[in-house]
Amino acid sequence: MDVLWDSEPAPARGPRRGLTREGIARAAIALADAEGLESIAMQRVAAALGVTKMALYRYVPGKAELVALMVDVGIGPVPDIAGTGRAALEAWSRALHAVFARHPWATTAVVGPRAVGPHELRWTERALAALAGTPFTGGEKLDAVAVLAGHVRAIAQQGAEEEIGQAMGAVLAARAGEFPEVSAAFADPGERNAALDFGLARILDGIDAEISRRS
Amino acid sequence: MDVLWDSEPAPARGPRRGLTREGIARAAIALADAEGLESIAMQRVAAALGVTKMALYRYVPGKAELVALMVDVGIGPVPDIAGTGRAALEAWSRALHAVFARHPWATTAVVGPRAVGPHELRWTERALAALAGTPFTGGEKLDAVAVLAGHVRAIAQQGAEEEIGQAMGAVLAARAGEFPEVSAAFADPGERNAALDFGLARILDGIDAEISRRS
DNA sequence: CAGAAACTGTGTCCGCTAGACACTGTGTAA
DNA sequence: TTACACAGTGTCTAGCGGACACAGTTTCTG
Repeated sequence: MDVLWDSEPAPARGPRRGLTREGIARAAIALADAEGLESIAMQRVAAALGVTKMALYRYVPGKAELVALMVDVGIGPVPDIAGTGRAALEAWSRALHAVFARHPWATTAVVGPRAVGPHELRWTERALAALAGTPFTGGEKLDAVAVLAGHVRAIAQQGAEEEIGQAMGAVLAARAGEFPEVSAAFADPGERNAALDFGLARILDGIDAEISRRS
Repeated sequence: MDVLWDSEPAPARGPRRGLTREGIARAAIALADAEGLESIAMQRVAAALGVTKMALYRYVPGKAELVALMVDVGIGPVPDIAGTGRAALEAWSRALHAVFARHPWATTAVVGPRAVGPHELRWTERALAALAGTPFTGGEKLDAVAVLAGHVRAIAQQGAEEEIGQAMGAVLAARAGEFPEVSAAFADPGERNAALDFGLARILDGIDAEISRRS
């Protein structure tokens, strides 16, 4: 995935380049924000930029790399977060959630084998820095960040799918007897939109508990 | 997604049906186990069954429904787990991890808007039952299950991508100065393959902590 | 017992996709 | 001035999901 890390090449001879990688990524992001990830086709991205699709292949080796670029540009620079410890981890998680809320397609674009770009790696760097001073090994710190990021991603995604809860409601209504716990859980929602907070609090509690246990 | 919940229709008149939904799903699962989710094409699944692709449309409305069916058949019946509480939740999570280990493609097939099948709902039912007696609201129980399932999925997926850690190693080697925490974390892995255990322990710790806090 | 009706699996077709490749025109370096 | 390197275009292929008409098979009905 050189496209994520190498700087834009400037041609020594020949016509000037009319596009930039970032411009292409931003056009694709705008398209995905409006119509979802499945609407991303080289044809459509190129049309949005006023060129033919084959022109894009001068900037990006293929569609997979374009999506990887979209993810890294869409995630954007890591936000300013103060200090370390629980508060910093929570702020980091909420900032990540805001990114996913802005770009819902990203929740599905970050799954599967893929390359990590500079923005994303700086986010990771920042989260690991918030864990400095804890008694965790490097692997454990990475695991802790993965748990937080995974939770945020899962919640952001489920927020974009609230309607499937209703679809499941129809199934459940006819089979409440077979699924008593699920039916009861849906009938007793508690506070609305608290899924992010709840999971975040439990994970951070668990991290804190282990830190004090080891010291 | 009637295909997941309705029973197989038996034709009153006409030729006997040569296939079954489950047979189709199992053929597709075998293909995906061997070659990944992106190798699933109606053409290839049909070829594996010795029919033309259009024959499949007599059993399944389209590819999305076939994948949903693959997921539900692949997840399979919920395992026997004893009791409630932390031990039951941990056993449930490990059983789910075993499923994902058996069918790596499922980790990417369960993301995005999709329907939930009977097997999957019975897994959810079982996990919620393990949370019976806790002071959590129904919504919170669902959140807790989502956190556990999300973690298991994320870890199973990362296990299938161990090679990208090496690819990232090349990037990091050239930029260790820019990413000191990430470099340090990768240089100090700690126990191998402990990611599942670590996150699971932290989440379950966090759940326990909240239960005792409320009582 | 004949014929209609319903159904399965096939063949053909369409629009769309990612991408390979040859080509034209442009700008710079020799 | 000429040759080279590069940008963007047009054309082509293989493969995809899926609509639709059709032939063959089985069963119910007149």
